[in-house]
Amino acid sequence: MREIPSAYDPKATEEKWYKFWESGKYFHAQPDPGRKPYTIVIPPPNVTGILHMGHALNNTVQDILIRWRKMQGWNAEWLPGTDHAGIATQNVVEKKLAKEGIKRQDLGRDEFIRRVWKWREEYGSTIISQMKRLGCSCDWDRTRFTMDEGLSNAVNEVFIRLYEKGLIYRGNYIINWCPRCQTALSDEEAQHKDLNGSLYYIKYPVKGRNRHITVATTRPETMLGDVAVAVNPSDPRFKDLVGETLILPLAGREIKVIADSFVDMEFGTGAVKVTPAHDPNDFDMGKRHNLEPIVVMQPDGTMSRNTGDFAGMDRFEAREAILEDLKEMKLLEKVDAHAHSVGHCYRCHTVVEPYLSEQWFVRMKPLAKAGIEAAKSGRIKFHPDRWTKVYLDWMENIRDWCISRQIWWGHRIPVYYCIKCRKASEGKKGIIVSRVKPAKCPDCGGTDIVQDEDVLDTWFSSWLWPFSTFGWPEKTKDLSYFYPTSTLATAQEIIFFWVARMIMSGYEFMGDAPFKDIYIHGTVRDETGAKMSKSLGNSIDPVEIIDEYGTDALRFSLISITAGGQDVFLSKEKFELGRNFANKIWNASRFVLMNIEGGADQDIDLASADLSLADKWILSRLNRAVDSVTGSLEEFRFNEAANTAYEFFWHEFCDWYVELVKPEMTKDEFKGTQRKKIVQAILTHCIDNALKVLHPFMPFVTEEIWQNLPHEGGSIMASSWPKCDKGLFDDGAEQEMSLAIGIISVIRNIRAEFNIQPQKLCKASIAAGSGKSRDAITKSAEYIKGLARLESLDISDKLVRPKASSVAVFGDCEICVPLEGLVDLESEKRKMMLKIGELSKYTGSIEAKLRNKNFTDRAPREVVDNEKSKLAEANISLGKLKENLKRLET
RNA sequence: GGGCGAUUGGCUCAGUUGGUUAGAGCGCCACAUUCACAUUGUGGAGGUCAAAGGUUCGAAUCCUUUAUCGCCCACCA
Repeated sequence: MREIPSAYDPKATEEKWYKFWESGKYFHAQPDPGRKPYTIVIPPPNVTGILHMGHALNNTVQDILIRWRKMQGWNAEWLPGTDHAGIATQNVVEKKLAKEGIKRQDLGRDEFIRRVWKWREEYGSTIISQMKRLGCSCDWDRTRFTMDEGLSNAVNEVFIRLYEKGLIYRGNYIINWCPRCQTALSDEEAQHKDLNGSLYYIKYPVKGRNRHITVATTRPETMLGDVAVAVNPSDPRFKDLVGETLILPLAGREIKVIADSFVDMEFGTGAVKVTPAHDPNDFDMGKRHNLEPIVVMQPDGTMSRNTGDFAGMDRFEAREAILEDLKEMKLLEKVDAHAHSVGHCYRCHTVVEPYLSEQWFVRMKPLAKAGIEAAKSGRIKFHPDRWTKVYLDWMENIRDWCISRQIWWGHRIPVYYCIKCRKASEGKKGIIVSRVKPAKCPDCGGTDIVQDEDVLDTWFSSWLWPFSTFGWPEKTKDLSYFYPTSTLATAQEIIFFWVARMIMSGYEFMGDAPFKDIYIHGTVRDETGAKMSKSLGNSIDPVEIIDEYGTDALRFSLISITAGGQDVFLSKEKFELGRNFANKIWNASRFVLMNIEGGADQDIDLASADLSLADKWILSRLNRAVDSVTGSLEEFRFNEAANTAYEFFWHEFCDWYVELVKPEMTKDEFKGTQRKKIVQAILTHCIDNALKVLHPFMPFVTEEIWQNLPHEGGSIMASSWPKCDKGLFDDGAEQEMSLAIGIISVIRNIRAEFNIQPQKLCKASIAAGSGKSRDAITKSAEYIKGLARLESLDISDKLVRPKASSVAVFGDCEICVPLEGLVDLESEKRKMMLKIGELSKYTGSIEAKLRNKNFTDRAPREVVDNEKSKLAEANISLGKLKENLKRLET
């Protein structure tokens, strides 16, 4: 027999099997009308990404689903790919260029984009190779990139269709502007953080009168762009001032006091400075009162030319300078501490500026309708369900989506402008929305045509992912077969960014939801609860864990501690759980392999074979485990599934069955017997089924062992998922084994208590309280002798108690272990009394329950009957205990 | 300001529609290394399930309130 190492070595197996699967095309799926598809599209990681624990969890979940469904016979397709991640990638490449002292403007747009593509070629597959180390069974033949030609066509197509439908428009609005990235952001991309800021009270003198109005603001630097001061029309404090002229300090401009019911009289002073170019509410107010916005900031966050002495200063520098000046002029009344929430760029965490600029938007309300209906009707289902509400709240209050970005890396907006027409008129004229650059203007025939400089939000390509990746807008076979996909697995953070938008685009362009089930898993956090991220430096690198503990350990640990979409709190030690389990699987399998003599006898039919109690028991437990794991997976209860498999394998199969059959496997007297063949068949059957059930969680170790077992087919991943055979459920065997296990534990307990060395055999006698128990004990006598290390076991109806012995009661059985010279009468009594106390408390509580007429009348009969039988059982034990105590006393 | 989640043995967490004497992993204590596995085995200690009310025959589980922590959403300057 080949030597098998006594510890599982992940390094020796992982690469080997991954290559085997990949080259064997095990991950690939083709449309097959005869089979049902099970499709998952991956949440495409950023092409700049490196694998973090969030990815590890996310991809493990998907891989479990894919491998499981594939084994169940579905035509499983997991489509992978990466996202071009506009801002993030541009940032990375710009940083790299900066090291060479180059700015992107030095290169020009075309050259810069060429460099980004080059960067992508060099580094863009890092995350993909890391996902391979994770064991992901992605169909790499279908790998997509959001900037691929096909996907780019889809983006253009969608833009044009929505534009023609009137759902895309261009306009001047307040958007979130990141002065560092120098681009517009969508509302979702501005992350609000609560900051401890200040509320500044500034006096604005009233022209021609010896008084002033005090306004309160958190951003004094924007005052240079004020065009009015607004008060509530019903505010008596300011009634006489509405319509008056104020002198805007520092600027010296004259502005009016206006009345607008937006103003909250309770807040601040009740008077608000109106800065339409730098605040969304002020923008609306400005519109209502026909006030021209004044832009006082430049795209890089410095003050613009029209701010006098402050021109060129950074916005925060300008804030300080302005406050200094106001103080000097005695116009700064006071400063209050003020906690408020401030938007930050989700990519670079710079404070974003509400900023007036011309951008492209998607009108979302009409698109949201079908998606809302889908969640309400159950066409799409969130797991856990609580996310439905979060999703619906957002969808029902959806706002238009700012999709233009002032960067270079991305899908350029398919809009062209005829310079001549644009000059001639304002508005829509001269805008040509087209798949390709038009040769001439359809209106004036002019050839001076330029494309819009902006690119589209990255999410404008990812929201099409479930169908663009299968060839849309072409009507491909892939698309009609694999769409709609089955399950989406993702994190809570991108429900709005991505999930909701995919649902909307799915309905709009495919007429159906892109997936049925949405599994939202938790966020991976460190021990202190902080989200794991590279920038915080608190992340545990999955690749490091793989190197140290193995992929299977990483996967199993991660899954078993992820309950019901709760956040996962990680520390390195938690991976020991998976490592130890992988090793346990390895060694138990090693035992089986060493004892099946090259293969179980194929002629053994377990259904008709003469099975022992242990055999029946383990087959029953195995089938229950299979049933339970399958059920848990169907409900997306991954941790439950993993833990059930763990519990069965380790604490039933290894701890009991393997131990019970060891004599039959190793003793010469069983050599060549039918009995031995049966046990070999059962061991093989159990290992085979357990490996299959564990395979989605731990693909490598299960494949490695499975290949060494007698098997059909090329890979465990192409084998079929165990089917629960309910005919093998055996309540009788389970009860009998529980009794045997209980008795063994009791004897082991006594042995431990009296410090009897394992190698020393002892005697025991058991008095069975009933014929049923007696039969069970007789059947399991060899088990008890073996695992409780007994030289002899007497079974009787009545206990014959040798003088010096320890007696314990389990159920209706009395177990007596003679221990000459070791037993102390007093401590035996104490032990007995303690047990009697515990049991009496227990029986007392049941008796009280049964005495309660309300309970016996109202509770279901089975519950009452169950209580009665529990009481009867406990009373039998109690009786035996009391008898024994009495005996001790005489 | 609204919403969501969490609060269970020393630590980290399970606990499906209310019905077991509340479980696991780690840690701890004792014992064990010719035995597939010390990445192990055997035995053990340890919890009135955050608090207070309520519903119910019966509550860790459902309802209300409170406290603490965390997250998300929101245009009050």
